[in-house]
Amino acid sequence: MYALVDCNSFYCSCERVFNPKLEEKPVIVLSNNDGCAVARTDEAKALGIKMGDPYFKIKELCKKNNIHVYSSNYSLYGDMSRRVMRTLSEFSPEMEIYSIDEAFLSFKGMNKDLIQYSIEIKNTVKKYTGIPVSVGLGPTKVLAKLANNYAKKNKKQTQGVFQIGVDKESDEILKKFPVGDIWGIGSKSAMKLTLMGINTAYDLKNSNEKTIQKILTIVGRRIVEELRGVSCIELELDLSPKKQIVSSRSFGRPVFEKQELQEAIANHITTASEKLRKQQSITKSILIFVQTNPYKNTPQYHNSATMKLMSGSSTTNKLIKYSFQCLDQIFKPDYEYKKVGVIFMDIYPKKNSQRDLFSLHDSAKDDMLMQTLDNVNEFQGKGSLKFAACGVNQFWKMLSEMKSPNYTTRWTELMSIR
DNA sequence: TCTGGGGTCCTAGGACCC
DNA sequence: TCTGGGGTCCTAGGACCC
Repeated sequence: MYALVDCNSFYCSCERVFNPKLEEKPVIVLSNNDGCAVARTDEAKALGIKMGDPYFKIKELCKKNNIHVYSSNYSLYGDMSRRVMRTLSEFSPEMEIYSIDEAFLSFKGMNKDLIQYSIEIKNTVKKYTGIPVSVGLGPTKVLAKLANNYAKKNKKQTQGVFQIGVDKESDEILKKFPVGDIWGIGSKSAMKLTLMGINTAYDLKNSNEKTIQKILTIVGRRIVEELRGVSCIELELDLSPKKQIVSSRSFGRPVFEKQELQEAIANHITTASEKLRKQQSITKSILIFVQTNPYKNTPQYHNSATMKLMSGSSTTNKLIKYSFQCLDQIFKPDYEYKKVGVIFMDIYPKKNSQRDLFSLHDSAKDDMLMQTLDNVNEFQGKGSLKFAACGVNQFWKMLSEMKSPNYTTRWTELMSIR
């Protein structure tokens, strides 16, 4: 048996923990650059705010209804996530952290009343962290996800905990569950299935698995089996290193100059290489991309350039240098740029990496420099020490005009209580 | 004015090997 | 008439997730 524990309106709930006035009020949190609504409380959903609604389109609606609007505060959400996960880990020896606000727990071999246990989990997380969660129970991950979805949508009846199995009673739930809401069935697959007359989870469970495999590949077939209670998707317990690392951002204002793009790219390389070193990897291929604003009626341009590195590297200054060479290949003047980013694509463990004849690999000196840099920034705060290429003004930076304090990660922003 | 960011997995087809 | 069989690796593109 699996449980899927999912935090309710996670980002909004984090804001509520430190600002209880928001309780029972409509709250939304915006994506980076104050772009779209990415988290909404039930009250905000009831007022018609949709997932991904661009903020400028709903601004009036928010004002009129006193919706509390926040820019995203990732250091807060990341820290709260760690607290939730740490709490959850005490309830099962096997846990997969699936996303910032979700985890699968395995209850294999546990001889317990699992519903009762799940209620205990829910209450403990709330008590320890202030975050409300819902729990879905099922014999497979797909069913646990489905049960969780049901629990969330029917909070009143379920109290946020729901179990689903393969019995007749569960089938009644599946009959009302839209096929497109199943974990792993996206909009494209949902469309194909609907055309075949498969509209609900129940329909999919009872369709021919070989036919489904032909249309939705092995991925779709696994979902069919999982709906039937046959577990095909395992818990992923090992913290495997990332195979790809991306850093990108939209600009807060139009950018035309190459030097500004360079500055932004240098910052992205800095972020991405920090992640790379943290997991003790090197990259053998970097990609940088630039693009104009596709929503704006201006001349459009987007392009990317890749560079292969024979021996790989995780040294920020080297990677900055290479990224500038990539930019030189694709930069065109007079375009209004909206976004740039870097992707590290061929990632390998640093240990035992192949060295090359011409000594282009990272030297012991490089490694020591990076180690020192990381130590200083760990101790003094992110960005305390950086390469000059990253610039100091960063006037192209993203908008974040309604951000709450970093309540839990900065001494200066600690809450004071009178 | 104004529309996010970061990931994974699967498949088909090409190129290559013996 | 008729031209093998078995395999790997890589890449681009598609689909999905939160």
